[in-house]
Amino acid sequence: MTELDIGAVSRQSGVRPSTLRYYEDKGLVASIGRRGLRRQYHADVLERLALIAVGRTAGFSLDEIAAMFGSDGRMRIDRKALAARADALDRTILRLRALSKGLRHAAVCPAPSHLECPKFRRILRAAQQRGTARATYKAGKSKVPPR
Amino acid sequence: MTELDIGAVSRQSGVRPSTLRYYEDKGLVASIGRRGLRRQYHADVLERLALIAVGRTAGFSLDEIAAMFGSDGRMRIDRKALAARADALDRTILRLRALSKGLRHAAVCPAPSHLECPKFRRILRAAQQRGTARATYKAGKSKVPPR
DNA sequence: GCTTGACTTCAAGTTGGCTTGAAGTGGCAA
DNA sequence: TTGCCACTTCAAGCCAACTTGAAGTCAAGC
Repeated sequence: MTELDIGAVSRQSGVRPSTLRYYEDKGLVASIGRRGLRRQYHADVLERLALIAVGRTAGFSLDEIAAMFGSDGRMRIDRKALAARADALDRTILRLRALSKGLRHAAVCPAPSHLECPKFRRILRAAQQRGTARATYKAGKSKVPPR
Repeated sequence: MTELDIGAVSRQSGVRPSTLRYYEDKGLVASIGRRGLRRQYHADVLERLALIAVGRTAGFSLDEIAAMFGSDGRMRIDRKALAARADALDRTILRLRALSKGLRHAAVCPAPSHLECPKFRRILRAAQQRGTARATYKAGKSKVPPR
């Protein structure tokens, strides 16, 4: 079975070595040994990293993701939690769509101030609805995540 | 014109006093005076807070939002930036939809491990596509926003 | 006049997810 | 066998967006 050096895993996955070590500390991935000091990984790790990335996109924290991998290393997913997360995702999507519409309108609206535009105000209110989800970006320097 | 005490603003907006002070430090909102030590606000501040909340949902950082308010206090929005953000939002939405589908499928899929399900793997790849946007939640303890 | 309670300031702490820096190690090519 | 360079460990640092804690202030009600 193909055994990968940490450097190879990093190059193939786009995940930095420091991140790989961090994930190992957290129990998200496991190395299968060392060659000298260097961690060696089973090729499966690439798939797991992809899974982790997707989980993060879905809004799961690293701890939550770690909890999804059983002690046997296979996924042991709480189907209810998945459905709940999908529901949350759908709510987020609705809000983001309203927001996207609002931004697009604001970009072309001739009103002197956006607050004076009734359409913008309506969209603003719609986007406001409870459900404190947030979309965040790595774009540029702005982090976000926020709690 | 109605003048609001910081406590009133906090209650009506759901934004904590500490956050209001923080926003004032950052130049996002302005108080119009004090009664004793207490900040007093123009009723307009509620609208501005709503705007800030929406901007955050759209993925703007506080600094970026601050830059959108001209020195006159009115919005001075970069229409190009708005359109770009709407585009980014739309891309995020597409990914989140793929993800939502994937989660829902995983929640009912009978395959012993999700990685063995071709449908799940396909969705996983779709959700993977570049564009490092993230959806984050305040749900429970998990913060996120992160960088 | 005294208490109360909601505010005030300022510095420091929190959170999650990493990255960075210093100092060390070891496989491999020359 | 010497050097290189990519790795190693460990502790500390970073980021945004707030929150918390300590110590102080003040308007209003009793």
